[in-house]
This record gives sequence, structure tokens and C-alpha cells, in this order.
Amino acid sequence: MSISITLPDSSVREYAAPLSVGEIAASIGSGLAKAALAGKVDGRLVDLSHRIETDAKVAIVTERDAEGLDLIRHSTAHLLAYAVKQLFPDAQVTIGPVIEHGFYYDFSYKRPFTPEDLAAIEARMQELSRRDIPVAREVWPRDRAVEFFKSIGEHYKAEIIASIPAGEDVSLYREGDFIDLCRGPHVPSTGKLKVFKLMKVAGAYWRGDSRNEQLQRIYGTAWAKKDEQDAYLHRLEEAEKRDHRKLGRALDLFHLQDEAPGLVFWHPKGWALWQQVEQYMRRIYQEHGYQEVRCPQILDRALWEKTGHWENYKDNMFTTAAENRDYAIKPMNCPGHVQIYNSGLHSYRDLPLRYGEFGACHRNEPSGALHGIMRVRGFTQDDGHIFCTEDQIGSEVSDFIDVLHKVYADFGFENIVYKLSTRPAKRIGTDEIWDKAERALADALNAKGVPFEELPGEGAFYGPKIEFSLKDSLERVWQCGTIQVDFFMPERLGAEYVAEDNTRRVPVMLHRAIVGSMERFIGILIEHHAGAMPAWLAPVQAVVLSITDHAGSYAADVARRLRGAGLRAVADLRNEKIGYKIREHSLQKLPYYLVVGDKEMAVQQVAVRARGGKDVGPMSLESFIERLRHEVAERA
RNA sequence: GCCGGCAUAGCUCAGCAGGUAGAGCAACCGCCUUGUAAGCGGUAGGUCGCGGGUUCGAUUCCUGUUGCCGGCACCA
Repeated sequence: MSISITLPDSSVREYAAPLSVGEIAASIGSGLAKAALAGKVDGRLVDLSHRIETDAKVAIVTERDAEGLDLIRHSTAHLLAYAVKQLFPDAQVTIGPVIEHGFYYDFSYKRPFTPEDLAAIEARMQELSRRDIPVAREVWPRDRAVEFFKSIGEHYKAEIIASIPAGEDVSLYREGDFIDLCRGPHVPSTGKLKVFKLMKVAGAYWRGDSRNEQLQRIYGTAWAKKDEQDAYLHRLEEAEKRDHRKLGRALDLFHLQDEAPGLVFWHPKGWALWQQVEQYMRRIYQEHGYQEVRCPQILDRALWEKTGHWENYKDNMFTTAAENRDYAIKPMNCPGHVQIYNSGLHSYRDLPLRYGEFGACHRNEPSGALHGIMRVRGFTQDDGHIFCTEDQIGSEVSDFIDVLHKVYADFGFENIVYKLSTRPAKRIGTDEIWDKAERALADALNAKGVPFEELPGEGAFYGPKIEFSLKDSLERVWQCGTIQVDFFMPERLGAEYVAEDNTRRVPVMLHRAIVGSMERFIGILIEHHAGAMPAWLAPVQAVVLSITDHAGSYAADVARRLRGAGLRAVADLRNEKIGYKIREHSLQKLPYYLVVGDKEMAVQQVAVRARGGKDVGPMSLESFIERLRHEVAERA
């Protein structure tokens, strides 16, 4: 009996006897046979050596498929392990998964790998690739595999296999004298792996747990084509130029120094940028029914004992003492907001009640977590708390997401990542309340039609939450916005309202922030715009450049009139060539450069140059003011 | 916090098999009065992160420490 194989173009081929995916590729064409990396049989990825016994749908996977690229990366991770085992036979292998743009492999070794080791390993990988060593799949009984890996001293591998259910078979891949446990599939031979580069070594914990021993992780990147890798490396270089730490210094926005780790010194220009963001967010508060409040920075220990922080988060709080009393510098704003709520008696008619604060908080973050102004110990949140009933959660969350979308859009962000974290094992509150709250959050997200990832068990012990993240130019994801349901703190701190039936009830509290940490958000803004802030945010919107001393007083007057019109302008009257001034201010990435010389002075105009070397031409100052105002209003 | 790397002038970086340091840019002072991304000349500037050790002598070697960088862990 024959086997009929259906190809992706719906054509059907008949074969007389069972055959491998590779043989099918060869029967279609020698070019395809050469390009083939793996196969897809009835939707399942398999090796080229996979034998097909019955009718099936088959696709040949090449480097042009997304799956092919993943395959290359995965196999390159194995090639890395192969090379490491050759050069360092007593290193132990663990896991080597595919990640975005590449792969990594974790090893256990008696000493750290050096950058020189990395170069040697990469060279060995190139050599192994040149030798085009076949990669073969083998199936072993689990227990035999465990014994085997133990016998060759690969204890981590043995542990991994031992965690696979007993009695199952496991697949191993052999290339040369290197054999590794792997689900596969893999490329048929090492010669298919040509474009790769080892990027860095780093520590990583075994099984991701900081209580376990630390392994050495080697990161690499791999691609189907050389020019794709070159483009990727180039992209990384370009992204580095956007690094907010570099731009913060170059544009004189802020600095950090040893005496204040994780705390930011905002310079005049950086603070001007901050103020644009803060004033914008203040209007958002006002437009959406929030009342702005302000609470103390330091609160008595007794309050933090009530919230549980003194017991559970003491290591992460900065504390202080005076006159026999202990205090903590607030790590969050919510307890303060509850105090304001509690200062009066509330009716159900008052709810929802929304408080907003630009609250500066301090948290003693682990030293290794600090990162520029993105992860700091002193930060300010656009923090808001909504006191409401259980029934109001849904509409409040829905409204919040609308506002958040508007804000992100105004700042120019479209790439938002949504995550819904649901009930953890250790939690307070009844299942009924959790059901209700989780459903309210999920319904709100679904109603907006946004895709979200659900993280079961990742919610806080006091309630579920949604987190909204943005990606920076280095593809790092930063959490900015959040909305969290809290069944716990209002009760802990004695918040209540009088319900319709005249009973006292505990309100639900929603913690919410849109930009999150102002510091982090501004860091993201800097990287997003590569320091070239849109006019509405730019610390300096226009600089007036005099060509000679002769036009100096006119230039100063133009700058004065711009400031009088509510715009942020400075004059550069230095005795320098105009090209020099243009260059200097261009490096500062200002939106507008107004050149004034005798010509302009004579007709009371300004010659306008926009960022990026665009010549806008001469115009009256009034026209320019109108243009800039329009741009600011549009947030263009 | 953990693993590794790094720390030299305001910035970017060089240097030193151990003999107390150098460039470019910036700064300052002159000259030039300038037309859309670097005019010319000069001057000044460093306890080589900080502490301890080895040494006749340490910026260089060893050690501790602080900070930063890359990951990991963490992020109420």
C-alpha cells in the first residue's frame, strides 16, 4: 500500500513505502533537500530523519520559516554546548533554550568563563560547523538515560531527566562525541549553522532560584543569514546610543553619584521635562474625577505594623528614629490615602472616591537591581487610589484603561504589553470575591479588545492586578501602569462606608498608576525619542542665535518675547560662527533654531530651522509663535 | 543580594614588564564680527574611586570596600 503526502500547496504525492521527511524533500528537488532543516508533519515539528508511515500533511522547514530560524538558534545552543564540552570536558551542561534573537546555554564549571574563553569557544563552534558533523536523534528509556548521564558526570542533566515521568522514553541528540538530552527537533548537521556570535557571559541560578547554586550562562545570537546578524548587531549599537544614561548626561538632564545610589539629581533641563509630564498628568487627574492630595513622607512604625509592611518588607524600607519613636520613609502612598479617607465618614453615595498624588516614595531596592533612572530607590508615582464598592470595580477598571490608552497615545507609545495576574496560593479573601475581581479585570481587558497574557498565581496576596508595560529601545520591557484590586488594606486600616441599609461596610481599594514611576517613564521617553523630545515636552523649545553682536539685542528681545508667550526659549549671543552655534544646539536636539542677523532684524523676522536640518524659512515672530503653539497643542 | 567585568581631567578614552600620567572634545584667555553641523592661537585642569598590604618606590601587583556596567534573583 502506498502513502500519500499532502504538501502545503495542497498537491499530493504518492510514495510506495514509508520514508523520511528528508527523503520527501529530496524527491521534490535537490535544492529543497539541501535547504531542508526539519519537517512539519500534521502540524508537528520533526527531524528530517523522522520516518512517515501513514498518510500525512508534510511541510519542509527551511531557514526562511520562522520555525526554521528557531531551529537554527536551538541547534546553535547545542553547538555551543558541544564546543564547551570539547574545550572544558569537566564542565557540566544544563539547559540551552531559544530566546528572542538567539539563545543561551547554562553550564556548571569550576571557574568562571572569561572573555578569552568565549572567543575560543566561538572559534571551536566555527570549526565544528565547518566539519559539518551529522546530528542524530536517538530514543532511550528514561531510566537508562538517567544512569548514562550520571555515569558521565552530568548530574544536572540526570536531574532534569529524572523529573520526566518514569517509564517514558526520552530523546537524545548525538553530534560527534557530544550527546545531549533534548526534545528536538534539530538541524540535520552542524554545517547548517553558519551565522552566530557569542555575546556575553553572566551568572544565572540553577532552575532560576536564588537559593540554588549559580551557573554560568553564555548568551549568543544566531541567524539564517549574515546580513541579518549584521543588521541586528547594528541595531544594538544604535539602541546603545539612545541609552537614557548617556543622553541624560549629554543633554544635561540629570545625574547620579556615588553618595546617593539609586537617587536622581535632576538638572534644570531634566526638571523642565519632568514638569511637562507632571503638569500633563495633573490635568488628567482633574479631567477624570480625581482629587489631588499630599501625604507625609515619614510615618510612624505603628502604621506600618498595621499594614504589615514593618513585618514583611522591613528590609526594603528606609527607617529612621527620633525621640524614642521609630518611623519608616514611605515606600508607597496608599496608607496615607486611607488616612485621608478615614478622616471623614463616607456614604455609599460618595463612592467611588478617587485620590491622586505625585507621591515620592523610597524603597531600598537590592543593589543589583538599580539601573540608571529606570530602577531607583527614590521615585515619584502618579499614584491614585479609588475607594469603591465591589460592584464598581468593573466600570472603574474600564474607565482607567481608557485614560491609560489616551495618556500613552499622547506620549507616542503604541507598543503596550498587558498582563493579568490572578490569585496566588497564599491569599486573603473569599473565592467569591476573587472570582468577581478577576472577572472584572479580564472583562475590562476583553472589552477593550487588547491581547493580554494571564499569569496565574502572580497576583498579590490581597488581590488581582493588571500590569501595563512599555518596551524601550533595547527591547527591555518596563512596567509602567498598573491597576490592582485590594481587599485587604482598607480593612486593615479601618476604612468603611455607610451602605444603603445603614450598615458599615469596607470599601474595595483600587491602586492605580499610569506612568508609574516618573523616573522610569522619563527614562523611557528619553530612549523612545532618542533624546529629541517633541516640542510639547522639550526642556528648551527654541534657541535664538545671533549671527553677530550687531543682532545681539534683537536676538535677546526675540527670546524674551517667546518666553512672554509662554514658550521655553533661550538666546545664544556668544561671539561664535553661526555654524558652530547650530552644531552645538543641534547636538542638544532642540526642536527649533531661530537665526537672526542684520537681514532679519531689518524686517523684524526670524529665520527658522527645525530639528534635523530642516529649513523652514523666514517668518514673523508671531507666525513662529503660532506654529510652535499649534505643535505643542497637538503634542506632535 | 549573587556571578563576572569596570573605575585615570567636566566628557570620551589612551598609558604604565612598578619609577607619582597623556590625547581629543569641553572650560578659561586672546584674536576673528562671523549667514545654517566644528575659525585660529594660548592657558589651566588629575590624591589615576576609597582604605590596607607587598616594595627603596604602587595609578600599575595583592587585599578589602564603595559605586557603576552586563546578566541572574528581586520589584509589596
